[in-house]
Amino acid sequence: MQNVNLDTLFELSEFFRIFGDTTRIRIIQLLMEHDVSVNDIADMLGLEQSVVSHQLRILRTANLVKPRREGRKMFYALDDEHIGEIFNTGLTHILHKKKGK
Amino acid sequence: MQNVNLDTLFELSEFFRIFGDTTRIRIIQLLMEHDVSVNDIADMLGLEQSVVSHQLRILRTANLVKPRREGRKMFYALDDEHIGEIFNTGLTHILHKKKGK
DNA sequence: TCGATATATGAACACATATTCATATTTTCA
DNA sequence: TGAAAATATGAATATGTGTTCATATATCGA
Repeated sequence: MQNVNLDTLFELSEFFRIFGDTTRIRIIQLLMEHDVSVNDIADMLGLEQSVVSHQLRILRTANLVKPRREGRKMFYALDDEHIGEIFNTGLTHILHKKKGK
Repeated sequence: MQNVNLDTLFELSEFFRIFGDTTRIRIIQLLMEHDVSVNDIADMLGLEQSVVSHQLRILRTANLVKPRREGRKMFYALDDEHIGEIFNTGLTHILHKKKGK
């Protein structure tokens, strides 16, 4: 097994916590396709711009997404391939469970 | 991409939320090795029995663990291999990030 | 520079949730 | 059956967190 101390387990739970919100997981799924600007995220998900900005800050702080300025727009993208990979691993589990019923 | 509607995304976030707590992730890690009884979990993690029972209920309700009675002891085990897989995928990400610093 | 557009931020509020403490429930064994 | 051991549960409390609303900041074009 890999080296896991209490500190690492805490970070791990913090990391998973970020995925544990509907708004954030919807944003993550959207960004799996391609970069999207803040207002476009809000429009596509039917959310207020403020909600999106607040959640993007949480995602940014956790290094799950990274911003890129283009004129007065801000485009957000997933930070690395791991994010989508974890999303898909979880999704596979969910769909597998659903099938089982 | 796989079929994902709003409902599935909600379930997915709920699923990840379970991993998003230090106590629960510690229990999960413990159960990755082998089944453990409630009091043993409490002892090994230095937690109160009540805390462990409460969190086990959450894990049980979310189908992440399953109980097995043996005498007056209850042994808990991970529900399927996916749980450990997701744990490891997340852990790999964390350790990778740490290395990068 | 001024107005418009795009995004970020702060405070307030409502709600969810983890822990604690006390106690109930279940099972075993004498 | 009654006591002890193992686990579960409920209420209370404190803390965390997502959304809302208002407003600040930043950038571009006229």
